[in-house]
Amino acid sequence: MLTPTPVAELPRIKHQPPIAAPSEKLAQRIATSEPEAFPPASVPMNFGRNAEIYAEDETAGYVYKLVSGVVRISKLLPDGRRQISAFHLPGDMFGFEVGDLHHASAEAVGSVKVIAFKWHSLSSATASNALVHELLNRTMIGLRQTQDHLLLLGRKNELERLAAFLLELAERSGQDSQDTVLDLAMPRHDIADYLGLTLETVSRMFAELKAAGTILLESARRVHVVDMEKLKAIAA
Amino acid sequence: MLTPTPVAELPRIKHQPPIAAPSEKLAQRIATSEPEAFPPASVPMNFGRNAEIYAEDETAGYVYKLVSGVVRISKLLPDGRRQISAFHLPGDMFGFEVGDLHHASAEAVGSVKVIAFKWHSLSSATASNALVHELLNRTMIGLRQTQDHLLLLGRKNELERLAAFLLELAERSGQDSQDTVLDLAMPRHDIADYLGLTLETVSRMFAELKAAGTILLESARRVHVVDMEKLKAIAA
DNA sequence: GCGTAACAATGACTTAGGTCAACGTATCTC
DNA sequence: GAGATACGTTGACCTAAGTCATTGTTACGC
Repeated sequence: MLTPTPVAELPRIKHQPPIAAPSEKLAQRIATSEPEAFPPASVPMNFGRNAEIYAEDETAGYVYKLVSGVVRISKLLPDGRRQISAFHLPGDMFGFEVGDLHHASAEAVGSVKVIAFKWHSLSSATASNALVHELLNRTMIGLRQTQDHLLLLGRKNELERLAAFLLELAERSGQDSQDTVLDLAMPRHDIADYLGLTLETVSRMFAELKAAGTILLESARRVHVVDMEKLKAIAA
Repeated sequence: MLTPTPVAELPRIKHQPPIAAPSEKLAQRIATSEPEAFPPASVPMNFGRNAEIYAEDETAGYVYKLVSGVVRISKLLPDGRRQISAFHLPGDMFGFEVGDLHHASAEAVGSVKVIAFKWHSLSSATASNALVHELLNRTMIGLRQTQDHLLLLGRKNELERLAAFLLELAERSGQDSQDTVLDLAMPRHDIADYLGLTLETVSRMFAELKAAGTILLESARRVHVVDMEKLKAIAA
């Protein structure tokens, strides 16, 4: 296993704009780390808050397995409107594409550790049968989640959206029972761009869930789910 | 190759409710057609307008290749709100799932011909390497399209949505050049449920595109794209 | 060819959610 | 510990899109 690349963990940039793009790119990092001595080349890497892991339309050459932290996948419209299509949690894999370009960008929400695997696309017979099976499975799960999210964006109202989001986090973190405490890794703005809302609306819906006795806000980032059944009922 | 099952092409039901569900199911149809004499069992089937090909939460045992017609994939909320996640055109495959249940329903928009393939899930080593590659590729393409659709539903306005929809149809039907004529297989209500709008809003946006000289409505279902560049510009 | 039913267009009005703005709070740097 | 900066909350107001209602259009079955 290689040493973590020093480039990452960004030089202590504290207050980067929401959508950062310093863009010292992956290819360079890997190039400087070691020659092609590893067939299923794997390189551990670190990223600081808001650091870009890859950009939309950038050449895709690696798949990533998330070790720790949270990663957001997003697309931008020319005028800056942003849609986050997924938040990835530890254990998730991301970054494989059907063509040779990334069609969305990936950024670290907070501090992130990943392992990058070299990826000769699907065309090459690189991939073992087992690996392809694994990827197919993960891709199908991702597709199902994304389709569920379409229903949320197309047909659910503001309150249902936030409830569904909290429920999703609870389920993915393993505990969707009473008295679950959720630590939100992301700011309101990211939640809004995931749910197709504005950050003000997200804030108001947090207040509404709190007022209804469904959740308790121990702090802005720490949510205590007091009534999981009610949350599920709201999420529709 | 087997004879088309007679059950389908529904008994001339003309004015079925939008979301039909007569529900004489696939399993029966296949069971009556022939024993398990074919390893990659393939069965041609026909469906009439609004006929259900499979339902949400139904056991998934087949993948379908669309021969002719248009198929809509959709999910419903308990109160009836509906989101269409995709329209499938001839050549598309659909119906493969990660678990053993369909997580969305598939219905024929108009008359539809498909070929159904028996599908022992991924778990069994049934699948040849080539088939799995093929499925992975198609699934990844589907995921990318679905992520693009998230951006549309989460961040685009009514006019941009309709423009993007027409553009998508134009591109998928091969001609995204000037003077393309599109034959819409689906009613306004389906377009609305695909775009996260109401049918009235869809109708108004058609009128707006017409008034702007971007399209011509030869009839409600026949759209002549007069200014493809303008359409692309609007679609954002 | 007439009647019926699905589909579509359009106007009047309402509202969910966005915009704009002010204020509050936590955290980091020096 | 003062200032700066990001993050969050809340209120007043506005508008994009939905709702409700009416009327027009098309196509099929008898």
